[in-house]
Amino acid sequence: MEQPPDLVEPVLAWYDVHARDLPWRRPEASPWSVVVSEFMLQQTPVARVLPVHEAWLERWPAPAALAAAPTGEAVRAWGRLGYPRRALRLHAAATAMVEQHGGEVPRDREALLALPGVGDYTAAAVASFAFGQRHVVLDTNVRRVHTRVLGGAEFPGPSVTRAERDRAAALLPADEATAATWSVAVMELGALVCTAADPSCPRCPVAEHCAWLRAGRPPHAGPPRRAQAWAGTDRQCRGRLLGVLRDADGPVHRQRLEAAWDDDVQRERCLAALVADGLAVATSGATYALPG
DNA sequence: TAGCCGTGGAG
DNA sequence: TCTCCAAGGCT
Repeated sequence: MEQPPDLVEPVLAWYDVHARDLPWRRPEASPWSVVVSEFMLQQTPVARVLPVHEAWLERWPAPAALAAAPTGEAVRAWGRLGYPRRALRLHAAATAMVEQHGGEVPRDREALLALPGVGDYTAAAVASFAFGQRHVVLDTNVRRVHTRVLGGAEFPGPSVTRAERDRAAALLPADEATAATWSVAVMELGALVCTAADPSCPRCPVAEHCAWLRAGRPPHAGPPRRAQAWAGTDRQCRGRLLGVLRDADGPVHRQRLEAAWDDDVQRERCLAALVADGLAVATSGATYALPG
């Protein structure tokens, strides 16, 4: 498979002009700053991550600082970013960096992959964006751009396929630093131009090469992507309960939690799950709190 | 692997 | 109002 020579240059040129000035992208940003940003950005929009990321870096400027803090403080400082287990995983990752990597963010992709909360995407992203390495970085933005420009379809399938990964690898520039910039540039293109709901093809630097646009932007043909139920789910219940603990200074009485959710069975199930997950602890027979 | 895990802004 | 979904990971 040969590299189509016309994609890299236009995308890099576009990125040079339109890239957002994000804290974790600045030259002085530490690898730790990149790690914190990648955890927070997992399924959470940039706009909501920005203030929390800044607060975290101020409070915990290095892995050792976070590792020394109680996990409950990490959960509290996570605020309303969602998926609070990410805060626990980031704390655990910081601990692993202290215990196994001298307090530094490991540079090796395999070592990154071994950290809690770091999967294939995050390992490649940190290795690329913090250390300038050459890796296939496949997130939802990149997958969407590749699917449209090269695949001619509106949306990628539910999971990454081997063919998709091979295609991404074939597109990756040979030079290490160029590859790293290419990866972040394609992500940015997906985030700002080739968006899911409202792509603005007139502003796209590779519109003339886009198979999907050329085909008349045909709508998604595959199985409908199942909408995630929300009202009345355990997720909503857990969020409600954890919100009570997060917004309290100290332990809260059961009554406060009971007032937050009507269904007794579901509330008790979720409370037990939060404790099992390490997001909450029973501080007495009748009180709960974030873990100390 | 499919289901689960939060939250709130945008259209 | 309601649906969609935003730089995933884990089991």
